[in-house]
Amino acid sequence: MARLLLRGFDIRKAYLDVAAQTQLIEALRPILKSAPLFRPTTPSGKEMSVRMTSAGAFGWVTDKAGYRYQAQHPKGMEWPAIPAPILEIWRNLASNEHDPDCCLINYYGEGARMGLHQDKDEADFSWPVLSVSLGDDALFRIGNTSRGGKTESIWLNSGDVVIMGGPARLTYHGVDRIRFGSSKLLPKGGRINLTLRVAN
DNA sequence: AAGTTACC
DNA sequence: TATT
Repeated sequence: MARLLLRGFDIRKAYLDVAAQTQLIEALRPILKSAPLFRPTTPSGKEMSVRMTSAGAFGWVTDKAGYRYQAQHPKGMEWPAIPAPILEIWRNLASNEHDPDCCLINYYGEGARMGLHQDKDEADFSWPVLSVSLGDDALFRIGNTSRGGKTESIWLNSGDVVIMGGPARLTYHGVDRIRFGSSKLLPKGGRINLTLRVAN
């Protein structure tokens, strides 16, 4: 598997071909129908520009009460199961022993961004976070395990799989910009980012 | 504080 | 690893 060295952190990277990307989009269609995208509000009361939903036993949510994983969509229903082709990516690239219990689905429309943050709402940081990029190019930024200091940016393209484990697991990271319309994978444009995690 | 802005 |  390819390796990226960013800010001194060793990050694994793989690529899904266009047929695999298309299969994932097809698998996501019923998920998005039964668990619609919503726009979360942070505890500080600000709306995020990214829209999101989840699949799996747990989904990540935020609202005025805080950040957490919970078993229900904000509208009250259970999250749909993680589709088999998505689980297969985890089993092939992250672990064949322990499946993820959360697939966070983030949709970046035109102008959507995500500020630098750590993924730290999970119970056990020894499992990696696996990210799949689908659709438009995204300028991904990574910093350090604490705020401040230099950062480094790379463009992520459709089909890219990035696995952040080990020392990279708790690095600050975010998305500064989407090159809206740069990919034809999603007819209406934008980027879907899947993040697979062991949340609980 | 997964908001903003942006490496200074 | 947290009533941030």
